[in-house]
Amino acid sequence: MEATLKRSGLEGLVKEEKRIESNGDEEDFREIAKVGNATQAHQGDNSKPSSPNQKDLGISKQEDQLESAKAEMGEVREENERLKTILARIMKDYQSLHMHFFDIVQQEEAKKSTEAAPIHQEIEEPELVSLSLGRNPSEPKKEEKISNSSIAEEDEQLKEGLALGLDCKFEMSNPGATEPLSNPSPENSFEESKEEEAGQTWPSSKILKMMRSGDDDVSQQTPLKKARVSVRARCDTPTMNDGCQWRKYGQKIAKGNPCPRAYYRCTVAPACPVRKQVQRFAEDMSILITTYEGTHNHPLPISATAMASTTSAAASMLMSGSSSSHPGLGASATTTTSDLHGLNFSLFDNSRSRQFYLPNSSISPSASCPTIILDLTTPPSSSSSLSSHFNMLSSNNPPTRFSSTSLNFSSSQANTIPTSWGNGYLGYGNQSYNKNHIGALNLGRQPQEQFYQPYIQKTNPNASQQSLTETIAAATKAITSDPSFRSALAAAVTSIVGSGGGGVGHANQGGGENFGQNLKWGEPFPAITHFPSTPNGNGCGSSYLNRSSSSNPQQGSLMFPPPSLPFSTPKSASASPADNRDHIN
DNA sequence: CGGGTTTGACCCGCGC
DNA sequence: GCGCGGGTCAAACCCG
Repeated sequence: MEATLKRSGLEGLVKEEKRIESNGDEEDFREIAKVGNATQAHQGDNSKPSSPNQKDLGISKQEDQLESAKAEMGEVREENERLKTILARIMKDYQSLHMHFFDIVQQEEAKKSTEAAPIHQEIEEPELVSLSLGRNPSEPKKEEKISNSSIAEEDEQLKEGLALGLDCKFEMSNPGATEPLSNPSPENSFEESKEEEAGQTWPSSKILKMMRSGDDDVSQQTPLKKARVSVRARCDTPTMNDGCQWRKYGQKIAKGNPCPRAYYRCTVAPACPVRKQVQRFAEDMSILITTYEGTHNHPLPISATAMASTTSAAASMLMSGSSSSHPGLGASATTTTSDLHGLNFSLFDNSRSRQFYLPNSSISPSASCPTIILDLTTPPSSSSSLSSHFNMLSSNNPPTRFSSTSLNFSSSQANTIPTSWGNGYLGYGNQSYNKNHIGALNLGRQPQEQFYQPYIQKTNPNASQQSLTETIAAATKAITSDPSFRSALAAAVTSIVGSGGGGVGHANQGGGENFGQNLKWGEPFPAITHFPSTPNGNGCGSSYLNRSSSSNPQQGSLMFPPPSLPFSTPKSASASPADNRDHIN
């Protein structure tokens, strides 16, 4: 009887300890203490019944039992104490490892930025790779050797819930990405241009197909995780010009939307796996929904980098979250809001909501693909202030296998953007971006708006369009370049995905070879490759590319205002190789 | 004539 | 197993 009670108390304690090992939650620690006390309370109760009747019922027998019970209780008590001690030690270890982990991450960041700083040209400098969105497969291995060995152990322990690593597992759909050594990870990179210069030929689509279907276990482990980024924007023209060249390869009437969905393939490089789908929003035909899938495996036109960076950043966020998401987690919606550098960044965990941000599934990302939605339209209610809001809305759409995430870049300006991604946006990849750090993190801060708007409005009749791209660019940089933002973002993502967070930090640290596409959150998107711009007359921003070359005086005047943005971050100011390159070009 | 678009057919995954 | 729907293919067509 008493033994049973004690045993159950112990079992409970052990269970609690396991929970603590996984969560590191102090609350649980208290619970364990309670359990221990309860056990002791039981012990106290058990000692009571010995009094009244013992004379009549054979005292010696009773006393024997009493003694044995007391002895047992003493053992249990000792056991409890020991477990408590262990528990305390685990907690302590957890804390120290936690600290250690961040130290290491920060050191890596610092190292990266110092490595990146001296780079001036498109010389073949492997270290650059680390700064591209997708990282060079070879480079992460170096890091892994450094960080893995030191972190692997703690990662094991921190698997659950820590997940605050700044590295982000980036599992885009690029088939080549499944082959770690051959694919330098694509989005925007200059590493790509280097490789191209070096004469590397991109794998043909057939080879890629074979690679996709054939080899690696890695891709089989995550067979369905094709991150997609869906961008909504008001656009009168058939497609948004995002700077890339696309070829239409199909069109289909999708269910639930009278508007046909068009399928495009990137034609900048023959084997580029990137596709996009374009469809009008059923409920508001003026809204164009463009869904990007995959990552470019070739240098991007300057004008395309803004969009690519943004979508990549968004996708990486999504993947970082979804890769570690826990199916049944999040009993209630949670909101995490950060005001980082003035950027209003909110994370909503709508894991319970059924239909979120995919109304009518007007452009329905396939159920198996995690999709992030960048909403550049303005909800009626939020257009009142100057400040832009950059909201990341994350939800686990029950019908979809993966979470769907929405980035809401809605702003008063975005509201009016009718057309273009790129009108006058030459500066992003060229000079303005570098010099002025347009991707200011103060996306939601009024000073920035005040700073930009007058200029933009003076120089560009389509100021609002420009602000859209700025919004995107700013969001991108916000996502990718600011350490504190990253941390908060990681924390927020972690809060969303809960205990399944091994994916963010751990997956990358340990699995850099997985796809060769791991993303360093902290690294600015280099993305700026001076690929010969081919005017893409079609779509919303027909002059996007032309302007980027500054060939047009008027367009040239569209350059963003001279330096001295008060809100540029040191990191973005110096660490980006793209910046350096652009200074030269 | 070359490159892009259109469009019907086909393939494949998924749900019933 | 079957039907449905999304996605892709490829021949025909269009356009500069």
